[in-house]
Amino acid sequence: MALQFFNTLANKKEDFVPIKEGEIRLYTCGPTVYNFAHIGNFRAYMFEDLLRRFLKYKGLKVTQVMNLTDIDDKTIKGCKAQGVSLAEYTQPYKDGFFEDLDTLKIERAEFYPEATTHIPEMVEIIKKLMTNGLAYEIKGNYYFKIDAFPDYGKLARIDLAGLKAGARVASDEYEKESVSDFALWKAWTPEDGDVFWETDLGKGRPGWHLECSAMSMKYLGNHFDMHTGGVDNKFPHHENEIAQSEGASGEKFVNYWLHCAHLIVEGKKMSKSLGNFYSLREILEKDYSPAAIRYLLLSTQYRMPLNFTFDGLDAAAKALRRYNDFWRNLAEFSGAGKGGAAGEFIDKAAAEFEKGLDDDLNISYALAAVFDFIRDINRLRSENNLTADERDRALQVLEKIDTVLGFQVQESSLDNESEIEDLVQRRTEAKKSRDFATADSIRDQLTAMDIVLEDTPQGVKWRKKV
RNA sequence: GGCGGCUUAGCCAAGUGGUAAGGCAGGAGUCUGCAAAACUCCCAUUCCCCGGUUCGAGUCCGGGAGCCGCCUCCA
Repeated sequence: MALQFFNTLANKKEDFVPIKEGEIRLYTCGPTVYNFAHIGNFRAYMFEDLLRRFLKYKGLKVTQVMNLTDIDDKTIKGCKAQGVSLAEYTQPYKDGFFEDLDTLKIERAEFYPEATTHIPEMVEIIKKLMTNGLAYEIKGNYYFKIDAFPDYGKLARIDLAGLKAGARVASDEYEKESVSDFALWKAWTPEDGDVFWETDLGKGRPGWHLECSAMSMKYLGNHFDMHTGGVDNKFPHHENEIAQSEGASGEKFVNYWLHCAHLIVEGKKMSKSLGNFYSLREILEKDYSPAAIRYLLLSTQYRMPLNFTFDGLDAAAKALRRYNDFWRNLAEFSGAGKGGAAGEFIDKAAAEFEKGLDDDLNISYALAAVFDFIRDINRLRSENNLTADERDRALQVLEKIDTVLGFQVQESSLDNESEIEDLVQRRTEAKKSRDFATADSIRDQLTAMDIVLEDTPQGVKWRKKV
């Protein structure tokens, strides 16, 4: 089956055809660095990670851009409150964002442009819009003239007439020609303090939406393949981006728009007042593993609302353990028996995994294929019907699948390894002399150290509890 | 109020009009000194509710309920 995505622009699933064969240019909306990102944000970044990894799995060369919004109302407010410069205020959150990406094993994009270092590019777009009759200036503020852009509303399917009829018109709106027009550039006001740029447009700062147009076109060209973000960005943010970009360049902006649904927590909307608003850091402090968080955020198809629960995290950790135990047990299996049955399961796993993700990243289907594979191969292993060659082929498929999932948990080396080895050895000796009381007490001791033992035909194995 | 999305077992979650994937939890076995891991079997006559279309509906249509999102500076 061909790779398909649900394109918001078309409002249906479409075959994915890249502009340039074998390559994809992708823009993913990034964080506003006024705080540490919360798990709802990471739902979106995780979806984009799955997208990126699967596109690479399919053999496409990916060029991904993710913006860092380091100038907006929230960052200005934040730096003023702390009495520091804008750059000083945002830097810890930029650093924190990249730390969090690493924690969740989210692959790095090719470019992370910052809004504050792309002001000239934004100014250029406004100048072009002025030239094209799509923007106007009032008292140093520049606005996009929506009436002059007939395509406005094509992404979000917004009926402008209806909007205007029902629009809440604030008292200060007299300044704009139309209430629907949005700001491209905001003239400096005293509230902005020392946050401003002196440009050909005057002294001020860019509006909400402009950075994404400027930075995407700079790194990906006027017309590129795909743009993603949360559903909340569909309107007005992405709609405005289209208007600005196409209005300035005269070319189609983006072919495929993908929007991921929101995350809810314990069945409720995540909000500070409900006390269920979590940053990634807060969840890690509760001793949940990054891998479990990754699994949970990844395991629901991106267009479905995701219910993030702590029970779900526990279940995710167990599913992940099964996945990793399978991998380790298979790698350690010496290969035995007739063989011959595994090939079918291996081929099926690879095909079904890809089939699921080809269908608009249906991760649930893909994961079902993976767990079917685990059970099928485990059965052959327990029946001694798996040759060394078949084992190696199964491992290869698993490795390929894990380039997309990123579920493999690397066992970190322990500093008390020799102590553990010593205890394991003493237990083995106690077992040999059938002194099970001693053997069991040593096992209890190891359990208390978070070490799990497995007695196998190949001898005793131990591992750190995940 | 307008527009859009969602509602499937105890929990999470797939599902192309043809008879309910997968994970977690739970129950019974096999293996084991006992465990652990693994394997086998069981675990939704039923898919929010009410109508309709159809030989056949979780899937299509109409109505209703609940939850979630968006509705343009600013709040």
